[in-house]
Amino acid sequence: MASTRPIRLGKGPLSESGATELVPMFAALSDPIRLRLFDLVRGAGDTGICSCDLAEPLDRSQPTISHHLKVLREAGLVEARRDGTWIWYSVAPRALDAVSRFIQR
Amino acid sequence: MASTRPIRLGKGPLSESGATELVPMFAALSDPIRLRLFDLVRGAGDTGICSCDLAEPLDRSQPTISHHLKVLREAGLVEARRDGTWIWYSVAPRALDAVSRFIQR
DNA sequence: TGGCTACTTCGATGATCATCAATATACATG
DNA sequence: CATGTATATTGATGATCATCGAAGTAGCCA
Repeated sequence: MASTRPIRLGKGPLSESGATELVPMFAALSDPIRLRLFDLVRGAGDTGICSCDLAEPLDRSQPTISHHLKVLREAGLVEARRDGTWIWYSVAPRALDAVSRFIQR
Repeated sequence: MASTRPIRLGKGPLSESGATELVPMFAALSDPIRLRLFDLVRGAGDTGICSCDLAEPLDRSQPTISHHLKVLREAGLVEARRDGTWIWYSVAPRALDAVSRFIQR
């Protein structure tokens, strides 16, 4: 049986759209490799960092890094910019805004 | 081959301890049910909310809710307080501090 | 065009996860 | 103690995921 104690709802339930934006973002950061990956990209600043500089420090194969970068991209956390043969990754402009709003909710 | 462009590291790599604290937290929030679950618990304030009031709005079985609450508890996001037969869940004191620090890094 | 390099996609595999039904535990009450 | 209620754990199953090697794509240069 449900409790009879009245439930005080602070701000109403999380909106559907808010959740669908947040879940992929949290999922993207919930893998240790991706978390370090994002942190490396963020540490590189506006210049960005080349994918080829990421595989070695994370001790994963190049396809694996590529896969994780795709997840981060699709979550809206990082951006890719092609420069000839290389692709430079940098943090998306308002990458963590949704997370920030969720925390301060 | 790795790029020859110098890499500017902003704040150094994410510490091992920081990552091991963050990953379970992000993982806990990366499931749509758990995200709404956490939001419901947070909305209930200091009083907390009874587990029995959570299964119905989330349309999941009681064992499933119990499982998810355990994940949230082990991530340090929520706390459980027993009151007789019932168990009241509330947000852990400094639940999202680690996430907050990570964002402002 | 041909070869080289950076990166992505494909296919397969072992691991983890979400879910539920069944069962177990904890507490209250009679 | 016996029964009922609230919650947790177990066991099983289908789904998703991380990973790698192999193969494919895209851009540069001679």
